[in-house]
Amino acid sequence: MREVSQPATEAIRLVEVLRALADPVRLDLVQRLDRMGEDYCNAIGADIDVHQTTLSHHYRVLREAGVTWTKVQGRSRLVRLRREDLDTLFPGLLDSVLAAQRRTPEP
Amino acid sequence: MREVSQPATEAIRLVEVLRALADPVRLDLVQRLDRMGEDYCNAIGADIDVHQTTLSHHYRVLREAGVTWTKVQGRSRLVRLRREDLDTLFPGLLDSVLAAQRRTPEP
DNA sequence: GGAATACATTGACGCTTGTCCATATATCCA
DNA sequence: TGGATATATGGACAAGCGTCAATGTATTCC
Repeated sequence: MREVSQPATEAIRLVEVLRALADPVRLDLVQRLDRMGEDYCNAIGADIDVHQTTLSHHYRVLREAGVTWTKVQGRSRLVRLRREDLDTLFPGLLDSVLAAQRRTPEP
Repeated sequence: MREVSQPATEAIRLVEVLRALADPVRLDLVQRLDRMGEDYCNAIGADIDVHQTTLSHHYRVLREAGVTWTKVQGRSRLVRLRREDLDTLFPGLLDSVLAAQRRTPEP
């Protein structure tokens, strides 16, 4: 697969973004992406205790909801948060979620 | 049923709140609750096109996630957003969600 | 007391989700 | 070319969700 399907900015829906964020593993991934900036799937989810294919599934959910942007780079995928798009469409949402999660870490 | 089960402030989890918000009907209800303040279930969801029992289910999800507070008043339920709790635990989250939804209304 | 009101609960349904396993695809490297 | 690397896809499964219909429960009013 050479191209990855990710929604245009105008096609990003609030409900889908919330649904994408409403999962502990994906919330964790988003937190890591925020801290690490653009990075490879492999590096980001290295020590998360789920199967590789499950992580791949979660990456897809985040991407298709418009939370992340994925660029194919050789045999890897560079993933980053769509900060600009999200901040434009839903100002303060991502920041408040990230801050909230930092303040109340999951067990 | 005389008492309604709703989580203590410390028991409110971000993931559960996000999950509760990640549904168009519930997002609509939250928006209405924000505009109308405390009100009866009946008044809030009057013109939403779902069955009464379905609305009741959505009210439960919101309540159990800690998004709303319900007080039994006679044969009615007074429902309101747990603004103070949510703003303390997750500053800016509710406001950004409400603002985002106002800016990008669902069809 | 009995009817009406305002919700909640239960059960059923079709659909979606998170997870894993096995396998596939694409790229890089020796 | 052929193996190793990085990630995706498809299938399977149990669990959960949103919805409705029927019924239950608690309260108010006549």
